Amino acid sequence: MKQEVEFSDCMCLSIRKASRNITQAYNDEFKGLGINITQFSVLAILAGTGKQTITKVAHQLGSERTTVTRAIAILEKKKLINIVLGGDKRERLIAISKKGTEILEHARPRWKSAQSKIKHLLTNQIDNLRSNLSLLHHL
Amino acid sequence: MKQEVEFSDCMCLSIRKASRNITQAYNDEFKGLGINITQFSVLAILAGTGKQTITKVAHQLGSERTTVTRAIAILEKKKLINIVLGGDKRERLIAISKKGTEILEHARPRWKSAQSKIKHLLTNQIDNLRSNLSLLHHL
DNA sequence: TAATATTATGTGTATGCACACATAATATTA
DNA sequence: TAATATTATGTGTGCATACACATAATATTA
Repeated sequence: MKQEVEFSDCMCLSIRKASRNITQAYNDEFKGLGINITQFSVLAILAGTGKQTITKVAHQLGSERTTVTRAIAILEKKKLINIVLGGDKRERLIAISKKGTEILEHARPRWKSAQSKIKHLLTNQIDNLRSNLSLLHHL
Repeated sequence: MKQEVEFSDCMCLSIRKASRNITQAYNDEFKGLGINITQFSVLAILAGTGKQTITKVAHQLGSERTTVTRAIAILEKKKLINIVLGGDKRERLIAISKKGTEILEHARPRWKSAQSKIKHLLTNQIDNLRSNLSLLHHL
């Protein structure tokens, strides 16, 4: 009699689903702004650090470099960043543009709102944990 | 003096990064098998439930329907599923194939291994929580 | 300095994901 | 039954992600 493995609690599926849902929650907040959470995060980093290479932006985001390369291309098409060559001819230095800065400022409170909602949800989860822990007095 | 908003703890970036990392951990386990965690999850559902429509598979996965449609196309190309038409001519009924079943069986222990590793990590996180809670005696 | 290694970047390919549209089949209703 | 609504599906588009390759520029080393 074969022991069936149980997939219904696959951690990978769970986190990927959560990731999709949370991403959508943030992007819903950004509706009408012209950027999404991915673009927002790049702009926010550039605003905080000044011009940087793609590789360094990728490191700060914890993202794959080539993913950031493609995100940069989108931001460039939208005129939200400027790209200049540095002394090192291999590098392309990325900086947030005037337009990018304006959109970023409009986006900040939206981000804050999405962030608060998610954190509130997590607080509820902590409450659930506390609630569950309280059940342990039966043991 | 403007109040700066803090992005470094963006919940969306955090979970997306975690999602990428965990997905890679599972896919690393699947290396050489010829399928990834996405394909595995579809096969596992089909094996558990028998032939089903794409829409129902999508519901069970909590995934967008058209995402599953494209995943099905990949599985079909790999000959891991069979597709038949039902009485309802709109439907396409998807079933795991012989080859799909074989690969799935090889994949099960790999999935179990990845799952255990992640759960172990989470256990460590619980331990950290307990450890942090113990610090509260200072209050 | 010449040879070699490293670094920064881009591109091709495959896949994942969301959303807007489109279509055919079936079900419901007037 | 004819008109309308719903259902199941596919496709186009844009973007996210990973990885293999390729290239040019710079740094290191023999």
